Amino acid sequence: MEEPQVSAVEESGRPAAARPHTGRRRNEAARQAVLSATMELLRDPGQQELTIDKIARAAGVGKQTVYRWWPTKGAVVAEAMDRHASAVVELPDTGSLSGDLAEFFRASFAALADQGMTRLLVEVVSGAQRERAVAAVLADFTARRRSALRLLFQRAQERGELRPDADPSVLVDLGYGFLWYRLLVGHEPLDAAAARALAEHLAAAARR
Amino acid sequence: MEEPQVSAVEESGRPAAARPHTGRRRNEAARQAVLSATMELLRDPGQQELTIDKIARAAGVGKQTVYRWWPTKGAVVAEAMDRHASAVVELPDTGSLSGDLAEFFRASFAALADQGMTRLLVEVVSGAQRERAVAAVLADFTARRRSALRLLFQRAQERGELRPDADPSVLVDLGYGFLWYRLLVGHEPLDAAAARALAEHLAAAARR
DNA sequence: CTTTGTCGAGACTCCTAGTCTCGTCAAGGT
DNA sequence: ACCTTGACGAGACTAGGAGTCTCGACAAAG
Repeated sequence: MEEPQVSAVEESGRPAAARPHTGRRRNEAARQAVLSATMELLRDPGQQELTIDKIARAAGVGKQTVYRWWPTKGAVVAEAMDRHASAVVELPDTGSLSGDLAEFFRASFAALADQGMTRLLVEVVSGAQRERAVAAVLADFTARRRSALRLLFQRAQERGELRPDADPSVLVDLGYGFLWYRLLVGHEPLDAAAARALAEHLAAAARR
Repeated sequence: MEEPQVSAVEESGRPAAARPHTGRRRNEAARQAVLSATMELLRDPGQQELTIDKIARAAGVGKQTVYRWWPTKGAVVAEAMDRHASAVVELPDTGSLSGDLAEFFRASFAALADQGMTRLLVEVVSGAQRERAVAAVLADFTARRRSALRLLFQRAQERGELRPDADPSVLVDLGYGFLWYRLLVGHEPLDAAAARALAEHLAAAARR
């Protein structure tokens, strides 16, 4: 046994092992190739089923190399999502709550639309039901997204824009709930108009 | 080949075949047993993976009997969800929007809490990604739920309680979005307090 | 130049989805 | 009564994916 206990969330370096680590080092390029290939396969509408074999093949990597660093397929997908989402947060600051919300959701919807994020989300949510590790990544990921959005409400609160009994946690869940629900059910588009409507209704719910 | 094209949604009777149908008839008890066993296995936290074999075993039914009437596992789960959800809708009418909403979500949350509806929902959403038939059931199911909730907003609209630019479709998706998001992510409980908070914020978003 | 541990490749086991076949049984029709 | 049709439970069977194991090659350090 080596120490494949790579936290799927935080993997800055070797886990500070007792022994100084001898032997060949981990190939970082292979790691990146796996994560990129996973995203690519998820994006490709021609691919119906995501398998470890396909990921390894597409990444030009042996299957064992995948399993050496990730315990299950769910862990690979979870880390791919985590890496992908960490890239594009960017909080707006327009000076008004409804302006901030409109811009925040416009950007969020745009990022979601161009990729096949639905399949990724479903894969992770589904994996979280079975694997504790995937559930942890999902919890961490969503918590970071929520706290970003919550910041917009807190700023508005400090400006005195909110009703005193408005609850930022509820407002945040309303916003992301709307996003997830439309993404997963797919009955209505997540376009710029939807972002604007969402922002207005959310601002109305918060307004004093 | 027979005609196993049983619409998973609507299966009132035999499909009005050209031939008057000879031979032994479908065993309705077996059908009900399959759906009930599916719900039961989904509910049981001891069961981790739902398989057709387990369903058939638990229902006291041959595996082929399942496949004779449902094309895939997803179809079975989807129909189980559909049947289960059709049971408990019950629209409140308290005379005020916030009262109606509070009661609606209180009842909805309570129904969700007692069963393991999360696993069921995840299973269906996940199946909908792969199978058109499952997607159809999910779309139909969610559409019926939305139109029930939309009715509450429409009544309020007729009473003049809504802002003129409030959009019932957006409000409905905010409500169910909140529910789905908390159910799937599980970071906050879906209890009576949450129902009350949701109702108040939603009413505030709609109010003139 | 030896040790340690990663690499790609692929064979292997285990399990589940879905198919097929069997002997049996129920609902007609004649 | 008897025959045909098709559903029934049981279980063998195939196809394919998850995850494990082993191989020879190779890279990093002492």
